[in-house]
Amino acid sequence: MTPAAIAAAALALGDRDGRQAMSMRRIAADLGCDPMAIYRHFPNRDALLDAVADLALADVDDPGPDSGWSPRIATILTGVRAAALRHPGIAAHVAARPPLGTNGARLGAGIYAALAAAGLPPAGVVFAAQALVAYVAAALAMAVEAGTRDARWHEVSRSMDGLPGEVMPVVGSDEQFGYGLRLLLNGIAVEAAR
Amino acid sequence: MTPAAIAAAALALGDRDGRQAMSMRRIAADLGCDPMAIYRHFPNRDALLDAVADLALADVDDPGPDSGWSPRIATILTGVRAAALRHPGIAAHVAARPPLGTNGARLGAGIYAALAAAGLPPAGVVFAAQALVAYVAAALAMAVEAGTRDARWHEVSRSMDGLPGEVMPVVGSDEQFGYGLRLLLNGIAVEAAR
DNA sequence: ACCTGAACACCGTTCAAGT
DNA sequence: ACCTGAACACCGTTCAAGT
Repeated sequence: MTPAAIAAAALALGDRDGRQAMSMRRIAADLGCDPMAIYRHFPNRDALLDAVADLALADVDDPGPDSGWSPRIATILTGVRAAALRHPGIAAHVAARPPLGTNGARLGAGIYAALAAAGLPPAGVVFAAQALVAYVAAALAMAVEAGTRDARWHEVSRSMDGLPGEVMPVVGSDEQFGYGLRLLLNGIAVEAAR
Repeated sequence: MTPAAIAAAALALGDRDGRQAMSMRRIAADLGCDPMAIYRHFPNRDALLDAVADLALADVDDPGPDSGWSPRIATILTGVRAAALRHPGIAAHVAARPPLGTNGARLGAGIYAALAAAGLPPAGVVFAAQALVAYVAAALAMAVEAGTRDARWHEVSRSMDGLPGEVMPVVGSDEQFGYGLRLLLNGIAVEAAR
């Protein structure tokens, strides 16, 4: 029983039974051990979920510098969102707490490098990276709760006199995600050109 | 005992005792009533917190169309963030579930109008508005948990060979928020000009 | 019919008691 | 010294029992 084995079992459990299965008690029951046994390998629940989240990002690819800074960022962040959504047990945690373990740091390094390649100064790299991560986190949270939130947004749209009319806002959709990401990448290009 | 009175009392309680005071049991204790009494006015906890969140946005101002679309959006969203941070009990809920009550709809209408004035087509207005709301939500969540997350980000920065070096990323700061908002507004301007 | 509060089905984590 | 599981201090919500 190692930290990695616990995290892998928890990830599989979450894939099977969803996010409400990710309690210390249910993970322990799945492992066939006492809940307290987990605390010998992780200081608390958040630390365990951080490890599970980082595991979920293992197969996200960084295309590297050859693909150009903007497609590189788009590929990484689209990959993070897709990977999180492939693992329903941990997606909400990825959204609430961007993983900064081994894989998170690897992908973060790719984003930093791409932003530097775009021409941003060091402070801009840090700010832009955090803005990108913030946006992905929120878009992911919306995708996780999609359906629930649709109705509320729909009402707001309807309350706007005349404006979008028949436009159906699909909160958390792939299209919605891509649009916002493009806005940020456009904005970064403007910032870098100054 | 009306829904509005319950929401106002809960907001005041949260201002005083923080977010962990926002449980049905503690709100009821503060009101001097049985926890179940609240359920006669709200179907569940989320509905109550939605009402509290909307109350917290009551004094956020929409400068209206005369100020130009970009400053108008910046003023509204900066105001939403500031208002949420002024109410520590409910800020996390605003971040997790953008309020779409009376005040949320009023401010949402301002954003929609501003985006239409910028020249976006109806579908673009809806997408851009959701991207803006997503960004504010995530930036707000980071501000709420500021301090906790700083250390992790700092480590990531340090792990990037050579890059930012002495740049200290302050997660959730006003400056960080403003930078990301500017990226989005820049991106919207690019999109509208197409 | 209305309303209360006991009870249900959980939590994360502490800590004392056992080995 | 190590490890377990009972216990603590909570949750949101249901529901039966009282008025």
